[in-house]
Amino acid sequence: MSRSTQREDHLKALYALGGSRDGESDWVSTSQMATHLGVKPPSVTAMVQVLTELGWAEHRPYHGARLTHAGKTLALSLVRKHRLWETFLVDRLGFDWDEVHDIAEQLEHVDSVELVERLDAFLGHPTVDPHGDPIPKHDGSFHPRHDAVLLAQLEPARSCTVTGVRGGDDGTLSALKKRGIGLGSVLTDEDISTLPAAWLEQLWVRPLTQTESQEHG
Amino acid sequence: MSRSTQREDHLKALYALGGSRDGESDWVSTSQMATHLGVKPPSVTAMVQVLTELGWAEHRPYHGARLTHAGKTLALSLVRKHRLWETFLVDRLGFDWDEVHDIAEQLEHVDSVELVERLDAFLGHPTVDPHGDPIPKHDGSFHPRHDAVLLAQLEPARSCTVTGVRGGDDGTLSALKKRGIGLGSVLTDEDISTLPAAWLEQLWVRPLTQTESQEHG
DNA sequence: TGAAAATGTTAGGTGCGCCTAAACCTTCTG
DNA sequence: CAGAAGGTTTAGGCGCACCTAACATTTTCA
Repeated sequence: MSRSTQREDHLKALYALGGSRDGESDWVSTSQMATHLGVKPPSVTAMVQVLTELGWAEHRPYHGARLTHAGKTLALSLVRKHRLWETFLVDRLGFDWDEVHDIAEQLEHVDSVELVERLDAFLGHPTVDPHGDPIPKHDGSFHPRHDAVLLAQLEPARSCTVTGVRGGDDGTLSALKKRGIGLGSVLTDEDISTLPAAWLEQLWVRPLTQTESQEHG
Repeated sequence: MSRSTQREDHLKALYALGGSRDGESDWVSTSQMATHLGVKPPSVTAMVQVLTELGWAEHRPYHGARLTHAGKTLALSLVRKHRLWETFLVDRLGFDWDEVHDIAEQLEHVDSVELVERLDAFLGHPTVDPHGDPIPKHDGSFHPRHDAVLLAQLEPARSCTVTGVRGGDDGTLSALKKRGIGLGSVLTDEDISTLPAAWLEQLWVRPLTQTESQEHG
């Protein structure tokens, strides 16, 4: 792998853990990042210092790190690549949505702007990836996730349809698949009561309208 | 990049320089490999020793190295990946044939057997890549380059059509493109006499039949 | 055929990302 | 409000792929 792969992974971790608020990212602790990346805290400290020198992160010793504006832009371009590749793997190569994360992880480090833009065009400029996550555009802007709420925030006794999965580690994804849940699946309030509690914070859903509910009654 | 990328690059160099004869590969000198890979000879010596320990190459100190059977199988799978990706980049993403080498170089190191096989199917099990080079099958066997000879070996005063480019560094490829030569281009004997001599050993061609020659008269 | 030229290998050192162990802050609690 | 607990950083090392410089072998040709 190119020398910059590690930098990119740390940048992505910072983005993933620091929240994607519209304003500034949250501070992220060294050990959070270490766990996320599967390395030990001292390695993260060292890498964060490199990112700081590059102007991509700021570091308050003993408190944490967060992305600068430049860092966030870069992280978004990585997220974009990752999600475009996942879309390719699922839509064109026929992989299941729980199989693609590791492969996309490798593909996203391929360095070629031209490649990303051509891939995007080839896929028809998709706006969401196979997990329902929005794909950042070239300039870093998002198609926001409209109407969607986390399942935990859904008002009681309301049916809904699944529009995305947060985080999306392969374990959760294959568990979802085993229960027949995918993008577009309809969940009644009875269905919902049988789900593991952890999923309430992981599933993005859109409440069904009255009409839609009756169709699936 | 994964830790094995360098190993893979050395393996490929050994394959590329050691000839692809059906029997055994030729011995390749350390400095040849070093030049090919853009590193210094001592680095190659060290890497060749690693490959030897892995059972992929044999090394006669001061004389050179060559692939074992196992090493050749592995090298072929890398060549397969490289050529499938080049095919994807040109046929599906619309790159020109002289732009794809570097990108394919990165893509070929992505580690997933499933990915290669699905890509192969997606592309319709192609037998040659955009440069006209044959794509090894999963088991390492080739679709041989039938009827083709190097331009240098073509009998005099014979027209021909271009079926492949040997080596295929981007310099030669873009020079070819500038002269309007690509796969399927027809060359008359007058055309041929104006070509740089170096190309005589690089272009694979198929002699035209009497009938075909008249069409292009 | 035997020395000079060319090529290959060994020795020793560098940068990078990772580790463990030890020193260091911050925070929590009695 | 001190001292213990917990997370963070610094110190010191390791493996890997690379380098240069020095040494060894093979090849070339007077």
